[in-house]
Amino acid sequence: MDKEQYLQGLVRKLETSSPLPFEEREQLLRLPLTLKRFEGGQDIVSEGERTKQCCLVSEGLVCRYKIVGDGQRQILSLHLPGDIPDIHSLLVEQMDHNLGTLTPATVGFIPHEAVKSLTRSYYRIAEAFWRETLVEASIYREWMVGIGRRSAPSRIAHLFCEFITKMTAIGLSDGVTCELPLTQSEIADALGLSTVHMNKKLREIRQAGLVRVRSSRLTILDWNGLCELAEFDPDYLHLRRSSKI
Amino acid sequence: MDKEQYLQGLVRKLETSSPLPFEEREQLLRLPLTLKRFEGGQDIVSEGERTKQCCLVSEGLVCRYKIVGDGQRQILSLHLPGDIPDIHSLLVEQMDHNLGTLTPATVGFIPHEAVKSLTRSYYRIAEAFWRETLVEASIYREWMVGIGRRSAPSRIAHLFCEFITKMTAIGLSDGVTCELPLTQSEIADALGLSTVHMNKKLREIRQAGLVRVRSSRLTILDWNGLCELAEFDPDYLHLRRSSKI
DNA sequence: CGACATTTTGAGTCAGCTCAATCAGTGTGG
DNA sequence: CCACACTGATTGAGCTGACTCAAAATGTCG
Repeated sequence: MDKEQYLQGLVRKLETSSPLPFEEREQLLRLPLTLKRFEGGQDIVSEGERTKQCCLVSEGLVCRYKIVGDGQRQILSLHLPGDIPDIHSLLVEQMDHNLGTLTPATVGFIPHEAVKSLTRSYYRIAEAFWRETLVEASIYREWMVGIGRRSAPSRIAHLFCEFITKMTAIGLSDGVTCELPLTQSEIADALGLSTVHMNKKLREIRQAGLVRVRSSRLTILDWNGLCELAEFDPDYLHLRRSSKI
Repeated sequence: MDKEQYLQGLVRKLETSSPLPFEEREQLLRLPLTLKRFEGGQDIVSEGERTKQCCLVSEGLVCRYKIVGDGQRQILSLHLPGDIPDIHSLLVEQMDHNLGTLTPATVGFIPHEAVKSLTRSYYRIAEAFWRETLVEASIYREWMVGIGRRSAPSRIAHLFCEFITKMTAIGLSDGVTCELPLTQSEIADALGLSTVHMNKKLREIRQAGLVRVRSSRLTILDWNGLCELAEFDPDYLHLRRSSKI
């Protein structure tokens, strides 16, 4: 409904590094946005597609994923409101992965020309979008380290730390508790684990008194302990200093 | 020595998607470049640093990596001549990982202002650099899928497929054989495996007649078999069509 | 109250790990 | 030319973290 509000989320994100001039912010807020509602578990864009628009997550939780030959899924990233997870489609012809919803979600579609016209007219806007994609790459690197070199409990803790930090940064958490609308299967697919193993290790983390996870809600009981287990250092998220918990 | 030749490699890469106008290409070829020679196994830039220049790999093999708490290393990407692996330092203040050489290497340093001045003056150059970082992100995603969801033999095969494809794209391989100046330890660190297991599975791949690996040289004996084992589909590299093997 | 998705638990298996040698290649100094 | 040192590759012997399969328990929601 309130398109400008959704674009505000985008602008806030783009201004993480430095504020934009009034005119450029206004131009962004005036981007054409076609809202569409999705169920949970639906694909927004599929591997192989060539799109002419990009999508702004407005409400809900969205993820990238790939399916390998034997049917296993790897979730590659999570996207919260304010993200444009397929901004890369501006410059790279073809989707090499899928983009889907994890919860019911509202997604706003913005034509490529509209964005391209802004990035070509205002280098600050181009740099802000570019920077966002660089931060995303930085998150990929951190996930790769986790999947490649950390134990299951450490990975789980790391996901919790990252998730609540990002939720806090966009005002959807107080830093202690937040919605966590992910099934254990989905978390496992993001961490490169099996669901069963994920469940067992999560129980240990719970029993160690680090977090409470109940009916789609995550509550941090021992932030320091969780960070230590996760080896979590939020630098890789490249947030504004004040956004850290 | 031949700075312009090194910059040619960069230009060729930037023109993967579409050729640049004469003037813009000339500007790129005139970028100031300070060459520096490194031994193998040296750090070029370290985690936490804030740099005022970015580095163009000119000769040799360079990698990104992180070290986790217990001392294990995860190699995050490999960079061949023509790459600017820390172009992100233009827009993201702080290095969140290390950049180091795997072989003796020549690296050219370019001041940030010089690059920024070009990207701000010519949107095509900005988009070409941006696109390169997007392709890199795409490679991260593919590696993440491998580490998270593929077996050790499949991951090893995938690395071979990717490496020779990239070497071929820059003219350092005929598509059948190329230098592979990586120790088994280093390959293991890139794939999230232990050195010992890597060695054993590599032997199986060799014995299956898929590749020959001897004294820093990789030779493909059965490209189709290797691709099948790896589930390798070069789309994620977003190369020019003609560059594919 | 069902019907369905999700979580939890147990049991057994296995891919990948660690530890510990050994072997091979390369370079160095005498 | 040989002894020695060093790095990297290879092999064997357990060990274990994570996996699969199967079933039961618990939520969730129309």
